[in-house]
Amino acid sequence: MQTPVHQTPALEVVDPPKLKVEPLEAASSLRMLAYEALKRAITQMDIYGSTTEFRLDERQLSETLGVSRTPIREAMTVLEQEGFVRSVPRRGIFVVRKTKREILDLIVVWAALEAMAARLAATHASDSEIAGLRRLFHEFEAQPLASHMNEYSEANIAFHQAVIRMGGCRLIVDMTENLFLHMRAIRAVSVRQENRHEISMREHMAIIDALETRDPDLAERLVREHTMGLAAHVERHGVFPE
Amino acid sequence: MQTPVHQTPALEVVDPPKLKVEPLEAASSLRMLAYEALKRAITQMDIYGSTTEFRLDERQLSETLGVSRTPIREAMTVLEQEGFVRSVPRRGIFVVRKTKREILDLIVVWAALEAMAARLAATHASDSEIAGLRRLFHEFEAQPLASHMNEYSEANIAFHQAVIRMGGCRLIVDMTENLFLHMRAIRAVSVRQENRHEISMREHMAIIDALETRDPDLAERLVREHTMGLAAHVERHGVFPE
DNA sequence: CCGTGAAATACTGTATACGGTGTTCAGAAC
DNA sequence: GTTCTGAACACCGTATACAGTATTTCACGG
Repeated sequence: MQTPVHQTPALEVVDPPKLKVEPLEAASSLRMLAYEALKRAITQMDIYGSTTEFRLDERQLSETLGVSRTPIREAMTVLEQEGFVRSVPRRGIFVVRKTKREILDLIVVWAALEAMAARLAATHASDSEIAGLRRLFHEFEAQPLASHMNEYSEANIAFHQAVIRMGGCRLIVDMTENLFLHMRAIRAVSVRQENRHEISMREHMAIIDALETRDPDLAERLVREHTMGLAAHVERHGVFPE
Repeated sequence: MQTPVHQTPALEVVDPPKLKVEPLEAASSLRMLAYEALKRAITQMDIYGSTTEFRLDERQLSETLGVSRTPIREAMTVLEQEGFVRSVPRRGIFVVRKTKREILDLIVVWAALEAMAARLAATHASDSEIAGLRRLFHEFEAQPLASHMNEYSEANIAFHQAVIRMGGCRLIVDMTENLFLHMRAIRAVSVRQENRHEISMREHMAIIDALETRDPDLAERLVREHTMGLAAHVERHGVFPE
């Protein structure tokens, strides 16, 4: 702005000075801070470990976090919208424990969205992205078995999120983010079956193959069947309260 | 409660007096009232008709609705979560105008979820439900042409919502509800193509046929291609700001 | 006449106070 | 001993007040 205009010829395209200003607007409001803190706390706690209901007290939380009830309430509103807590008029705010039916619904939606993402990825993703997915897969194989034994392990979720990102549909990425957060919460009660992990890895490999051969129909079908297989597994063996 | 317990033999099952109390708890809180009022107002207004930005003033709204800012703010928080408004720190709250990219994403998610619902419906829906869908379809045909000319008409949306409900997945029903609300908003700028309506109706018929023959793969594919066809249509002919 | 700077205004985010209702505990009666 | 009723307490929803910051406008200088 200090530079006079006439010193810059109109037709000469110059690179801007690259000031590299920080975004700096991260985590501005207390409401956002409270939201993140509460979400972290909720997703980390083992909800399905016990049967006692977890009640959240606004006043207590406001004292613990050092803010007033207002940001807490606004954060709670968002968390309720996202399905993590449920506010009962005069009883308090409870951390929701999904029923078996609701968990199956979550998995079905997950299957639908990821199947579509896989279809899109098969046609739109770059070769390097698909190569990256294969690399990611091999990193999992190298990890100790215990860390990716079940469907809700970080490694497994990372694979699926990578597929979803490759679809290039931002809305699908955003929508599945909270879905996986719910999935993580129920990993504690997930049932392990000896050969399931092995089958899962083979199916992942097949999905990568389908993406590499640019076969949208096959990629979609494999992803859908893979995830719906998990739904069937939970349906049969999953043990959930209620 | 007035009746002594010993007058009712334990093994005798008697019909309760049927007091038929009203639910009465509907829309209790001002926050819910404000939410519904604002959502109605936003979805009804023609956002894409003009290019001027719609700003919502908390104070003005609180005076108009006769409540304080608090319920307004809480309602706004939910509406922002649902993607209807966007709150810019010091500028105000604006009604969001989706970009072409975002609208395409909405349609893709719609396609993914309804395709899955159709798959589920093909195996789980009852014969009478499918028959009801066909009846619904014929009611549309009987209506004047103008009322169901484009993809965002009430009649068309009702058809798709019926298919989604038949899937039996509650989460899909809930998630697509807001999706269609966004769809309604952009019907004003939807492009009409002479033969498109005719093609659309034929495709609807084919979907019903697939459900009747209990063919999940076909039903899913037809629904997906039908909706993705709309996406391609919008991609080519849609005119949206930005 | 245009640009810059400062001040005022206005709006948002946060805190706090208050009212109403639900819940729970205690006491009394059966 | 059990159950019902009433009162007290506690918590949620709403209103309102306050502070901080951004934006806009006006004035002054170049």
